[in-house]
Amino acid sequence: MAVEDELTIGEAARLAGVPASTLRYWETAGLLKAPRRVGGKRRYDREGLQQIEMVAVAKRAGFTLAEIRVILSGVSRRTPPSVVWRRLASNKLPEVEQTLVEAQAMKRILEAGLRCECLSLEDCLSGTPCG
Amino acid sequence: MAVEDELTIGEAARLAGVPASTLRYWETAGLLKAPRRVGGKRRYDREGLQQIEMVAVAKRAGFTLAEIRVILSGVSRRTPPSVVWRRLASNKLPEVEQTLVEAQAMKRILEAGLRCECLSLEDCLSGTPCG
DNA sequence: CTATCACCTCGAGTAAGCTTTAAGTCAAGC
DNA sequence: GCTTGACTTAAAGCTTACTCGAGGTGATAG
Repeated sequence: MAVEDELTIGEAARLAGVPASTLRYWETAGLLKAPRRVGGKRRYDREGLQQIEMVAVAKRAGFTLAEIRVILSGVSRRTPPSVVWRRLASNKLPEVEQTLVEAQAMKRILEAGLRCECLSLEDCLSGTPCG
Repeated sequence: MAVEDELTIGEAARLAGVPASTLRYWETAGLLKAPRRVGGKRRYDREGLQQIEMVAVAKRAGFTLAEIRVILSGVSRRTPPSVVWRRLASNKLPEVEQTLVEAQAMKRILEAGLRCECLSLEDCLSGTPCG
């Protein structure tokens, strides 16, 4: 049984697809518990890697670090993380949908701009050929 | 004929839907020409309002202020703004589409999270009921 | 012994786009 | 003549999530 299924920060970082400096930052920001040290150096075990993965998933979901901190800290132990997650997710969803709508609007404007034949932006604004 | 179809910064700001401080900022950032002053105060005429509207449209399209500055300044007079716009728009479109894809991915993750029945995030990560 | 490499800490710097603050001016109303 | 409100300036501050640099440690290779 491998006593050393613990990874250095560099290895954990490669696994997570982020720089080691980002893992240190997440730790100082209170998103990761300080892992065991060997000679002053961080060693990440299964649990440590899982924490990293949780942060990564939450980031992919669009949560800010502040929100992730709330999810992980569990708010007073009465509410399990999954419940906190769900509560925050239902708040976050409209935000993400808003982003989606804005990006779609941007896309339409850009595509209209590509089709536009105006010689000046003033023409565009006065709504002549394109609008 | 109203000699005073010129607006104060506050009026122009309300029209544009941004704070007056933002209009001042856009001006110092080189996005708006300094308008006529009356007793030291800015007065925006039709052209000034049009400039503001151009910046607003470009922002809605997702351009950064630096890009908008390039579009409006026309780069050496050989290329009209509309051509500059078109060139930048074709660069910007993939970025916006990327944003769209990311937001859609976030949406999927959040919706999966709302349907999730796991009691802990650890369960989620180990891919048990939801995944 | 020395070089190399990955790691350590701490403080400062970065990006973008404003917002805020302090101190002052201007025009109108009473 | 005084107050009020909108305006002026320049400079500093804010936010988020890192990133960088300096100066130092620990383990390993030659």
